[in-house]
Amino acid sequence: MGDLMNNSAASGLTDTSRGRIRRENETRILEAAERVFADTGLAGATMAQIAQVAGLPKANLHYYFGTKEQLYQAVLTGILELWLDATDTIHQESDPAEALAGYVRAKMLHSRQRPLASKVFANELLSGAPFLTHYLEIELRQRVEAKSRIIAGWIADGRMTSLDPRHLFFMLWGMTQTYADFAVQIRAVLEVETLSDAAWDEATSEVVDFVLRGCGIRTAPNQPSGLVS
Amino acid sequence: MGDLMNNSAASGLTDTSRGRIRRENETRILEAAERVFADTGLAGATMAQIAQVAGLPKANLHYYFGTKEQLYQAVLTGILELWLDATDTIHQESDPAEALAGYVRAKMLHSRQRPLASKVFANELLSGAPFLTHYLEIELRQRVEAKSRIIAGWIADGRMTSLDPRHLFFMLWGMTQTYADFAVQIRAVLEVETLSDAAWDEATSEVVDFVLRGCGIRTAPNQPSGLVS
DNA sequence: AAACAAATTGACCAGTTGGTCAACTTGTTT
DNA sequence: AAACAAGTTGACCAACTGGTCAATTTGTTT
Repeated sequence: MGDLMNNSAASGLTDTSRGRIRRENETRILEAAERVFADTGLAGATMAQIAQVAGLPKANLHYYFGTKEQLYQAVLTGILELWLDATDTIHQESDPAEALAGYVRAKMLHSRQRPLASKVFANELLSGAPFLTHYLEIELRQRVEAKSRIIAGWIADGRMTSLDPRHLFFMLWGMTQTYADFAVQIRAVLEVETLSDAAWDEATSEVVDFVLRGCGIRTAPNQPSGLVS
Repeated sequence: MGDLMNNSAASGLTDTSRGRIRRENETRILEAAERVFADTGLAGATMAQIAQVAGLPKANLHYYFGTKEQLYQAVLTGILELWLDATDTIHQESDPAEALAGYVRAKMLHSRQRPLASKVFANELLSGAPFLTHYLEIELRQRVEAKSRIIAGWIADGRMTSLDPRHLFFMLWGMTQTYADFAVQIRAVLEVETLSDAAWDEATSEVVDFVLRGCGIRTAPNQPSGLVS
């Protein structure tokens, strides 16, 4: 219980602590950078501001990440890994209703838990995605193509309405990311300071239901959207 | 034909030319500013860049608009007028299908014709909307509330599926603005340099159909989405 | 504890930023 | 054409920008 998770006690050198400082500072800086980039984008962010949020001297950021662009690149890369996982609820064998509902729920959970990541991504797209050309034109495109074929299969089998799967993805992204990127707008309309857990569940099921109807799928499988404190 | 639109010929002073230079330069600067703000937001934009796009010396911008913030404010105000008009297809008396389809078409037309306006707005929301508090909390909120009551009426009358109208608006905004704000992403997935007229019509009817199904409305009224050159 | 690597940071720099201003040109009015 | 207002703009400035660096401290290895 009381021991401080210091493993390999007798071995002499603590393998855990190798580069510990570096790892801690890097994540600390990355978090601060994500917050600042989320609000103002690459061009608008300043190293001084990131340093202040991170609680470190500015020179320290340059020591770990070189230039502002490299720090930005690092933040973006972390986000892309997160992003590419989301489509993995959509498989050939799965039930369309469950697969699509699962996808929407995963996307809404991202908007809820990693809104800053979503905002950084949005800022990058708004400025023409100069750092994401490869991601957009290769990785994302292929992923969408693959998943679109699966959905096209479902349509051919008469399991959902006929539609262009690519546009379905555009709409899903728009609907779900709006809850992160444009949260101010949503909070203003709903007249709340922050979205409560209940409000997030409400929003999620509104989107899930709307999407399933939009896809011409009859019944939604019931599934609470997680995150119980 | 050949005359240079100089009306009130005999009257001596040309009423048309009063402040003509000012008006021309202001719109010229506003257009340049919109483009630059769209890509990088307020913080990322520089007056020098705007001046270059406008093809005017920097000091000239300050002569007409004072500070960068005031220029930004002016750009935003112009956009808000555009924005607030869109909901006007939704009336008590109108057919839900036509009203909602019309709303979506209007929004898609905005994304198509004024993508820069949409991007400026998106950037402002991403940075926390410091210049839009009044708009969001008063004007937009009331407008949404009013229109939501109408939609709630349609639901009560059994003319469409039961849903929260406010979330419907969030989804509609997300779906339609994605085609302007994240156009790079869409172009990358569709593998096109620019969206053709046909592609825009395709996208529009995909969204319209999806929305009507999502709202539980049976048939869509057929209406070509305009813009024939 | 000696030797070395890793990390810290104040001070500094050249380039850029938003903004000013005074001298000047152009347009308008009478 | 005289008088005045409106518009133009190069030169300038203080504040800030991303980035560097050398001196120093801290951590690690033997």
